[in-house]
Amino acid sequence: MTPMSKPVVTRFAPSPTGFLHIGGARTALFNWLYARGRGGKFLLRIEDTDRERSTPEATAAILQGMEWLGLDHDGDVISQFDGAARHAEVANQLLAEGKAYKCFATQEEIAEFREQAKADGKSTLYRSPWRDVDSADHPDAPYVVRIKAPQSGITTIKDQVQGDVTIRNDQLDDMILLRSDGTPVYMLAVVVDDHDMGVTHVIRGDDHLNNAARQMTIYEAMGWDVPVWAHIPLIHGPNGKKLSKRHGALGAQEYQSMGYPAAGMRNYLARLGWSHGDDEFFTDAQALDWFDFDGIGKSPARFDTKKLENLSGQHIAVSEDAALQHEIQAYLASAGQPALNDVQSANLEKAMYCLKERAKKFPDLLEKAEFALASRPIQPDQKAAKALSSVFIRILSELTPQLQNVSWTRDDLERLLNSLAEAHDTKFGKLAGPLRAALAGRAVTPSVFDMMLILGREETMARLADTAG
RNA sequence: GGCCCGUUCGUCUAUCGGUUAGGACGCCAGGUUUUCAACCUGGAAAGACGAGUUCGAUUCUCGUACGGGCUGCCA
Repeated sequence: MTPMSKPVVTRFAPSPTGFLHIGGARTALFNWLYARGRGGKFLLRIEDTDRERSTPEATAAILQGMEWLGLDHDGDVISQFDGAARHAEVANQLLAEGKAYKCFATQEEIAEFREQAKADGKSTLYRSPWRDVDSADHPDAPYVVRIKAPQSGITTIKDQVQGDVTIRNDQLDDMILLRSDGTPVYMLAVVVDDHDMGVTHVIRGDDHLNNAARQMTIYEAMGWDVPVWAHIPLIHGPNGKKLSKRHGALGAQEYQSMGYPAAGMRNYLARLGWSHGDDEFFTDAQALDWFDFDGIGKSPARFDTKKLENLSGQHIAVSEDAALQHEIQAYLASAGQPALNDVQSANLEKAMYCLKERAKKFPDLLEKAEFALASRPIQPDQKAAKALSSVFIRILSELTPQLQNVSWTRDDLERLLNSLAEAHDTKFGKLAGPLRAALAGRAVTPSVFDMMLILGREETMARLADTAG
């Protein structure tokens, strides 16, 4: 790429037949990173030419997933189906120029041929007998339009990830451009749309690698510039198999419902199949700056929840409190849980500093935030109740009046608790459990001093009094 | 079946002919500790296999095995 080359335009082109799964999300992310990192455009096109399987619900789910991940696109969402007339126009132009032809073979004939070829152990590549038939000899019957693919020579896909991939042209079939009902097929539509949209770099799953060779015949027939190809390896499930719904592939949004922050998800997804030296944890700005084709690996990667959690926790720790608040509310909504009310939000905000560094996901954070979210009287859960034996309750009730006059600082509170422990010939560590239980009703919380500081003198004393009965 | 692609610790990866094959997550042991998380120290853990090229291969070539993809009037 020279500085003079035209601006980068990438696109993400999912078909709306289901949710945005993790592999698609990563493809979208790579396209987004490549374009945005270079001041280019990132477009979104919905490949809805298959009317049978495309649904508006799926489109909505994809859009929502993109939004959650923060992958904003330029311009309107483009519907591939809307361009059907233009696609047909191109096919007809090719037909007029003799670069495509009408094929009258029926689907039954072709199916029969394939079955036979398979039985004979021969290539199932279909060669239409109509390729060179004069139009005067055409029957009055339904037909499909096929492109005249080259039958000799080679086609080389100069791929930025896979390197040069060469395919013998005699392996290429005369693919269908227009169905017998006149509607365009995907293979034609992608090429026309990518050209018309000015897409300069096609970054997509390597399941399209072979298709690229076939699509190149259309580019050549039309005399169009071929885009830069980058076919990235697919993501596999934990079992090493292709990601599928059956193998637990989840929609991007389910990760939101599980409480992962979008920034952590982006970091993890970017790191899956792409690397920049030994960098593991990075910001969007860094990813944007670093992302390039030479860092993309050639082999498929497996999804690893543990690593996602680790990265997720690191991102939560460095996030701004206000941003975390917003994301947590969105998480609750996506998980179908009640939103935090104003009081809870305010308390959460006060407690955020000591919560965000010890949570991997939002549910962990909220669990530890329970002391700030709950209101009196605190109901201890089973584990907390166990810590509240009568002997400790007695010590706590002894503590309560002493809290009245102590200065409400961490140092003084620590001093007070330590001397109280000493007076009972024990260590502060022994007191922490019951105190925690009384203040939070939970066994897992931030430091008891942080809780006391956040709760304040009055509330702390009230909760201890409640516990002492 | 045909064609295409891939193969480094359990997982994600670094290495662009010469390294005790590095890092991260996870795991194990120990430490710290106020629960959880975090943190500190240490540890186990990898070049699929077989040839070839080379003074020297994880790295280049070929073959085998295994995995994946495509082979639709799906995208």
